[in-house]
Amino acid sequence: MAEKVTIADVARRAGVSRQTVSNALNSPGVVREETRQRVLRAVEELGYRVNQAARQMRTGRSRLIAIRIEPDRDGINGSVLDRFLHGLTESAARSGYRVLLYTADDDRAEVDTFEDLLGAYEPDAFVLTSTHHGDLRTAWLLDQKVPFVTFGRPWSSDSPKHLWVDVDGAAGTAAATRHLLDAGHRAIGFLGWPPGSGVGDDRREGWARTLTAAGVDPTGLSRATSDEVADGEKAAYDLLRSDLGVTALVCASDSLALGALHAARSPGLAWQPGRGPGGGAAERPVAVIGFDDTPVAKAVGLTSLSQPLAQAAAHCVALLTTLLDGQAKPGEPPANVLLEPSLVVRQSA
Amino acid sequence: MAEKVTIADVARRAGVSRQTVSNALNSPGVVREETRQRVLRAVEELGYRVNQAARQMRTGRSRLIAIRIEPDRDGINGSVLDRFLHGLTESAARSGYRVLLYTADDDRAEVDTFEDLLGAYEPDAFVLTSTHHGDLRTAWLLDQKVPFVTFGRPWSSDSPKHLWVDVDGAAGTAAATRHLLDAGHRAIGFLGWPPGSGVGDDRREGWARTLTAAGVDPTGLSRATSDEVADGEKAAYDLLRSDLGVTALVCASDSLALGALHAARSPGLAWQPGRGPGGGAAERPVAVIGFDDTPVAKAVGLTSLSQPLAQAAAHCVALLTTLLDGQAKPGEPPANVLLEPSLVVRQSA
DNA sequence: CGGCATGATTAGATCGATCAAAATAAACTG
DNA sequence: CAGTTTATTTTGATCGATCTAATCATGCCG
Repeated sequence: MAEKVTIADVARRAGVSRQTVSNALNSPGVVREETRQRVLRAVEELGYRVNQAARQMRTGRSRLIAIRIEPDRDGINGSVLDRFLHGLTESAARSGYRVLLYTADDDRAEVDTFEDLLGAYEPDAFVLTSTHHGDLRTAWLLDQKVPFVTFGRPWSSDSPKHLWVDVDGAAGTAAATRHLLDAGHRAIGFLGWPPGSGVGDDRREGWARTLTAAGVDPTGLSRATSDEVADGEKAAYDLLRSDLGVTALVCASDSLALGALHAARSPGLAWQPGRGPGGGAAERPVAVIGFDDTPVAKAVGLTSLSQPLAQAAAHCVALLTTLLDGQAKPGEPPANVLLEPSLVVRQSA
Repeated sequence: MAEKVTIADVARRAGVSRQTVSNALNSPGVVREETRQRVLRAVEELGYRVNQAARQMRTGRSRLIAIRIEPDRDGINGSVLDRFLHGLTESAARSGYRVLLYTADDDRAEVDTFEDLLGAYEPDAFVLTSTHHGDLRTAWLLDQKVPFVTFGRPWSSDSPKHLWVDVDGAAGTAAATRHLLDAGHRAIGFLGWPPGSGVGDDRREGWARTLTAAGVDPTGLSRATSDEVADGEKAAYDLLRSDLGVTALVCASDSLALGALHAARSPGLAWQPGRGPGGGAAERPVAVIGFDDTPVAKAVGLTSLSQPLAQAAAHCVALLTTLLDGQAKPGEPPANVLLEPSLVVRQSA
């Protein structure tokens, strides 16, 4: 291990007291400029780094941000969290924070972990993902007055007030739908999840809104299913063989979109003569757009909506630091952030 | 925040001294059984949790394991690290450790981060991934006597000795090749990376060895390219249209395999009459096997080799804990671990 | 029953930083 | 120039745990 350099070593070298070293580093305004320089030089020469544990004992601040790493369920959307995590780690480091990981199988287990962590490592804040209706976690954290941000809006109107950063799913599906309308499609279907999930409802809403605005009635053009490739394929097949003349699909996830692609390629559906936009236009495969721009989308040439994850992570850190370091004025709370996804156009649409 | 419970509170409650509480928890053998019970009851009642920062100050141990989270380059293989990370977090928690993340753009930056972290948070150990020839990091850590394990073997024969856990890539490609041989294929090609990368050479070797053992000369049946889908497609196309009658491909990654699948489906190559195994057998698509069993493989039905990542992570933690907690005997160092990947058979082969 | 290992518990110091308050130096005021 | 005010630096205590060494019980033996 490297030899330890303490604040006392620096003090000795600079010919001042420990406290002056501390002040030079933490409250530069209070020390004379010349001594500050002298201290900084000593710090440099000795390679001094403040010991977090010791600082934490006195200040109660660990400069740690904790976040849960989920077992990537279906695997496809797991990469979203992964990319977010990377962005979070980078942004946090820039603000002098480190990211601590934990796992938990459900809300209750996660709250237990909160207690564990707060008792042992005392992270300064938590970042929550996958927020949902009636989230136990946010309520608990608010109750305990533990700082946190969620990546994802609080979906219920009655859900507790807290900081959040999110990506505007509706804006995304709206953009996707417009893209398809511009390409001449009219009967544009939607493949999503059963009502009740905030994220899913939001994404469906963007599609419906845009279609309606374009004079197309979305009724009957939507299907809901669980987030599995196979289920997406079934639902897409069902929608495509209906007599609504669906020529394009906007999907709530890349998993569903991949299923849709499979369905669209199944015999008797893709390349249907006379079904392309514009009536008797040339044969054309069913257009499909996914959501999240996962590696799978890139791999199979699926057009998809990309979330600005690094940006979202940076905003999370920014909100937390104003909450932790800066003094958030009571009258003027930090603003929540809603980011827009961007459409990555590939072969599928 | 929750009210803080210190060891003094527990001591008061149990009617003993602080030190006895500490002993009851850390050196149970030294305390009378009855008092131990009394202390444990007090701990339970008050919800006491040892403060890591305070403990760390005295013992110098943080119970933190640091690992770098990489920006998933091509996206496809990023999920491997993600799954490993999840396993690591779970295993570490079981042993009373937490995982701390950091990022770094290259070896040199990573070594700088080592210094930063060791000075500030004092992680007890590091887990390194993506080890490579002439790795600066392992040399530095060994020199500083900082405990660490690598997920990945030290590839050079002259590389420094340290703990590692790895997955036997050669065994994997050998199994894949056998699987293809059993299915009747003879001219089985290999798609990999340019020589020089330990991992890539290892995977190629397993294929070549197995083919040779089956009496097939692997000469000319191999192509090397960078790990991109498009490059894989080009290389596969090149190999397939040669006059060697290649009917199956083993690939060093899912990215390459995906490219191979595309190539195999390109007109004039797939379903080539008379080219199937057994000479004039029925038409058959080119078989493809990938490596890593990424979400993409699952999504497109690609047969692939799955690494036991959770297991690998667990072994990493096990090695570290014997190194840190247990007393690794000088004469009998902890054994490195080589795990076998398993073949996940899907439609592609 | 004194002398002494052995067992169980406790008091005091310590890790490295920061806080609070005191001490010292410099500057200002009438 | 004494009397303060202001700027700068220093001393001592403290955060919560563990280490070291000392204290207090017990049990055993000759």
